[in-house]
Amino acid sequence: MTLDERKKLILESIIKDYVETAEPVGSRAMVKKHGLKISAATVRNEMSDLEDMGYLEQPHTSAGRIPSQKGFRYYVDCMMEQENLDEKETQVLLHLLDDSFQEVNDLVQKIGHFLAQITKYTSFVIIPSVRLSKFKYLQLVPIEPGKALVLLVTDLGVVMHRNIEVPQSITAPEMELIGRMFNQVLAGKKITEIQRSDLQQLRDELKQRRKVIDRTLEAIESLLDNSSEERVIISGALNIMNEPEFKDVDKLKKILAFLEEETQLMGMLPESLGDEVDIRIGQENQSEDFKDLSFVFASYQTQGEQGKMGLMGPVRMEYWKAVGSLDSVRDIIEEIIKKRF
Amino acid sequence: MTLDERKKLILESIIKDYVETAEPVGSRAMVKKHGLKISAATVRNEMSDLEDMGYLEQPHTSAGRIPSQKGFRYYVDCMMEQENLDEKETQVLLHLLDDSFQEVNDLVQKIGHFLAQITKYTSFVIIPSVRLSKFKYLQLVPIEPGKALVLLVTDLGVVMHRNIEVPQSITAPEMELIGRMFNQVLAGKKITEIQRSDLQQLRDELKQRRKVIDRTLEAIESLLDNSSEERVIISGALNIMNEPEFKDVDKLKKILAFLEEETQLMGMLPESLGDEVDIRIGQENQSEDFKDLSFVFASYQTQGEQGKMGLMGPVRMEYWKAVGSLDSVRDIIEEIIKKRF
DNA sequence: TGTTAGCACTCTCTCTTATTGAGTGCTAAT
DNA sequence: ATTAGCACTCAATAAGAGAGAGTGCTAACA
Repeated sequence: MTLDERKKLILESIIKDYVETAEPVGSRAMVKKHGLKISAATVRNEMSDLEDMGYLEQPHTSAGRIPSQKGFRYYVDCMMEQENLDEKETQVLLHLLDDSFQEVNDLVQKIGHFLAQITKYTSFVIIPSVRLSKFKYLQLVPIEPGKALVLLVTDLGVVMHRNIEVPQSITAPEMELIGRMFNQVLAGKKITEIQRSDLQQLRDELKQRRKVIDRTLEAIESLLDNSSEERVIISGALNIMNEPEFKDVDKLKKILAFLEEETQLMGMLPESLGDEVDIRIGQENQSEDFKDLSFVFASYQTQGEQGKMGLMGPVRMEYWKAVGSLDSVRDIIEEIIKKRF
Repeated sequence: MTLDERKKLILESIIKDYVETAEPVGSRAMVKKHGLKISAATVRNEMSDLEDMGYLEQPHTSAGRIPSQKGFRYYVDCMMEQENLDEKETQVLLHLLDDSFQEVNDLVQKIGHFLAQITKYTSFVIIPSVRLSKFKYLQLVPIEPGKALVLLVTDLGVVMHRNIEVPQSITAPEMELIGRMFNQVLAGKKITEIQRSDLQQLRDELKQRRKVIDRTLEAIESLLDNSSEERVIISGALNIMNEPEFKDVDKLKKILAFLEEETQLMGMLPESLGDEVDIRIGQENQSEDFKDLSFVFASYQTQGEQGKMGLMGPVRMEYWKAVGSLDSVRDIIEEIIKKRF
């Protein structure tokens, strides 16, 4: 279904106005505001057509029109021109990321913050699971007699550690040796790929230090368990409070509670994303609770694995800005990761 | 100023009712509900007296009475019996903490969560600054040629790390040596106590490896800077949304924004706390923004240093429960820390 | 045949005006 | 000192009366 130029123009005007003001748009006001060359009556006729086609709706008989979710969908699919970060915004982001950051997590945190700030929506950035990154380095660090620290570093600079107990008798050089063995067997493997057989091999080679090995293996497993779920970092959750459609505390509570439960958010992520952004408008989200929220998802690549990020806002969202920001940020983030790791 | 028994009884009844319902309490309703042996008219007279004394106030002429902030203060100071955790709650907490946790931070996180859940208020727990804990162990871990990790462990099990760049030429044994030197000089010192002279001594002893030393020192400093501010962990921020006095989105926004700014919260903590809890009712907080919030603060001791925790709720707060919970939790937390570290 | 002006009609929003009911304060009786 | 009785107050709710923005329809127009 395609619309003629004038209908498109009118739909676009209504969307822009409504996104800005959150109020139904009337024919007269619209003609005035946009300085259109046609009369209000004509606009009314066109509006009526658009309503019949399902792209507009009326809150009540004598109100102006607002875009329906189908209207937004049409706009997004067929008419929208995305609005990337401008020069200044890009500078701000680059400057923000210029400071030394230690690992991917810091980077992601900052990006999330930036996205929320620039769009005024709620942002979330998902850090790819460490399971998918590569094992880089392991060391056993003796802390005090009977205690040691398992230190695990991945290729993206993520450092994980965990305390273990070891026999009092074991010496520092022995521990070092054990660490070295681990490194030989595991170096460069994807963390998901570490197999029982590898671990078994280790056990065999280091029979005489079984206890330390076992503890270390347990520690590694526990580290992976703890961080195997992808972590999501949410920023700007309070931004939704500025949207007039969420002046109601109960609605708000539902949304904020949803954001607090990371698992819920993870659950509604798109399985996999290409280069395209994925836009979910209102009811296109399964859940009843999100029927007046929209989401825009995008992905970024790190060392071959996929991270995700997104923005959440009202249905009355500046999709062009959201999509453009995500797109620009994706480019920047990928470049930086390539350069740094 | 002391009140006679009957006035106390009436004040208490009003407080209990008002805390429960958030509605002004009328004389008749009160007599009925509590099965008092005196008539509504008598209660009215007493109420009138209490109002003259400033312990009660009337939202408007023909409404019931609500306790004034002074009334709450009197109750808290002179009449309140704190309500500690009961058997079951204690069990829940102990069970929660039974699982292995790696360091103080995990412990604190869980405690915060528990406090928020049990009281239905917003909790915050402050982790004592690492500056105050003791240096336990440092190691330089070679990660790959030209890169190393500075690993710093404190006596409370907090592990901090940071990447540094090192000359390609340096060997693992050399690094180990450097680490050992650091340990000798710094071992057991409080982190605040590490003096320039100590660091200078190190520089002298290890002249030939100046670059590594310098980088390591920078890393240590940066670690300390990053974690020298006491960290605060906030739980149950959304609980305030259940209080009828915060049905207004703008009020809510102010409070949530306040909670997001950790520094602001830190700024209003009491300087030092004895064993007593510190209660701040409404306007007793300096800021205008908190005039309808109450805070209850308490401290806990870790290895000689003081951590703090607290609860935030409406002025209409169950102070007895808040104080009791904090008191009980303090005992439990201190015992566990003593046992573990 | 598409566009426009004119006009009656609709519906929300806001501002007033009752009405109700919980609660008080005062007075007089116990 | 306590209590019953009663007039009075005031918020909260409901009901009614414009006002205003916007529509849909009809008839005139290019």
